[in-house]
Amino acid sequence: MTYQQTFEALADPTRRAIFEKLRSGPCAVAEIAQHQPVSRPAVSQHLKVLHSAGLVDAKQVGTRRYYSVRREGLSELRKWVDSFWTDILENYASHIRKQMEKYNG
Amino acid sequence: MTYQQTFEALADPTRRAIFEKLRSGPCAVAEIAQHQPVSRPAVSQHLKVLHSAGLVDAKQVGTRRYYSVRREGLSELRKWVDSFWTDILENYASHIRKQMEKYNG
DNA sequence: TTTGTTGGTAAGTCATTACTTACCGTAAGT
DNA sequence: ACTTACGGTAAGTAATGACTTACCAACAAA
Repeated sequence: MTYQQTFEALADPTRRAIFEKLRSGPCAVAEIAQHQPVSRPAVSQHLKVLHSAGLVDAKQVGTRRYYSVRREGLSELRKWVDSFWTDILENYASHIRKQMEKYNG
Repeated sequence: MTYQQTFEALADPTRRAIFEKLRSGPCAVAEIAQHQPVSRPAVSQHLKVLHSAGLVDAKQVGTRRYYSVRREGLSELRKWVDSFWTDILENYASHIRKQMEKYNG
């Protein structure tokens, strides 16, 4: 459940499509696979990757497994991007400041 | 400059390390390479990927090329994560609502 | 003009990975 | 008990990609 796993998980187009599908709510494997151009086992493998990255959770109901987005996983990614964003704004500001000093004394 | 390219770019650990290095400000290629366990050409290749993903910009000064984080690129990623996050919270809220209705009438 | 520094590109190699089919376990319906 | 639906795992393959060394172009200093 590191940033590494998060980005690797979301880097694959099929996997991100699956993740996007779960955006609208929990879904069983067979139904997810219906909307994808790959076989069901491939979808299972992708879900495994998403799961070990902490991005999805599964709930067994009968023979079905309902996968859903795991909020904590998404939150981690959000934190990384936000802290990066803050840093960049900060550094950009200080860069401008230096430029100003250069010309104003 | 699609989400695809963004995630692919950030999925590689070396490439993300380079990107993180640029978090603190612009930097020339040779200096970036010094802090990485790979060769300078490898760093060049990574920078090319980051650039075509719209995540970094370059500014030539003499023989040196100073790379820096491109705010718009980061902003795009931030938008994606935020919209996803909003959707998930929304879905979670409506799920709770349904649970309530189930028990309260 | 030559020499050194910086950095992008080319070509080749090795490892990773996304996919397939085949298979098996488990739960539900008849 | 038998059959059908669901879904995870195994094994093999083909493609992608991250790395290396060798090379070349551009600018700077001597």
